[in-house]
Amino acid sequence: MQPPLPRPPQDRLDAVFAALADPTRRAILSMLLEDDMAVTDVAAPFAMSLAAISKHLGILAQAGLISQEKRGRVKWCKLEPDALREASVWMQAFGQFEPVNLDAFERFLERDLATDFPADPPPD
Amino acid sequence: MQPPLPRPPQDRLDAVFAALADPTRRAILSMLLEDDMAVTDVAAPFAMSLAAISKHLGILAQAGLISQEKRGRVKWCKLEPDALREASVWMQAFGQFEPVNLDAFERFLERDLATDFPADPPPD
DNA sequence: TTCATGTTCAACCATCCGGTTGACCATGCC
DNA sequence: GGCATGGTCAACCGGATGGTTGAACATGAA
Repeated sequence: MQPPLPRPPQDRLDAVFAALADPTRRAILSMLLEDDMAVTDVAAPFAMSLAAISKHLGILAQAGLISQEKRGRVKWCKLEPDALREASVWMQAFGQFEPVNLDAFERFLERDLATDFPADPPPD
Repeated sequence: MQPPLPRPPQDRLDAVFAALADPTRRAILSMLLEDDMAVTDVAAPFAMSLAAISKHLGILAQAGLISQEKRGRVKWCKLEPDALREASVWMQAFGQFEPVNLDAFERFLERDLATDFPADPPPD
């Protein structure tokens, strides 16, 4: 299992927000807020299969929101606040856009938009 | 007319995060940061059909991230930062990171704009 | 070795999502 | 009225998502 390849920041934002869009995954994150947990223990309170929870954890890990470390036959899951911080900062900047740091904000947006802005609509 | 929120806040978070998970929609939000826009003008820079953009705007509106008001035959779209703030508050529960400070934002920018960022947090 | 535990894999299924196209409705202008 | 413009609707399509089940793999215990 190789670590996820570095992705452009807009893809990382995609992954983080998509991961957060599911209530089960948000619940898992809140559980991990208290302590690291094994996969089976994460799954316990949910009314779905272990395999399903395993998939959810994979998605959270892919988004960088958690890390997983296998010790013995138990795989431990740990909250990784950094990815959340990025997205949180993105949102805060949006939610309270003061004139303050608009320069920096625009540089950031430029980067975020870079790939999906054609910026050159085909002439008709 | 039924005012907003027939649905629990859980679903609202679902909608907000899901809406933010798409780069086109984040791009639209950033455009609306500068000024209110008509649907056609929103669609202009994108290499996709007007109908597709219209759908994206519908999703953003459903999530409460924008509002739409029809004046004449033009439908104006306006950023609604409140929904963002709500989700932002949710996220702050997770970082023990301090409440809203743009210092964090600047640090993020520095890291994000660096030419290449570390692939993954090194395992400990 | 054998067995139980922890976790993932593979195949499958139903539904959702993002996009297209073409028809359609609404409005403003000549 | 007639027509161009602004925008949505409906049907469709391919691919992603969220769940299931059963088999398989990995490790620790007896």
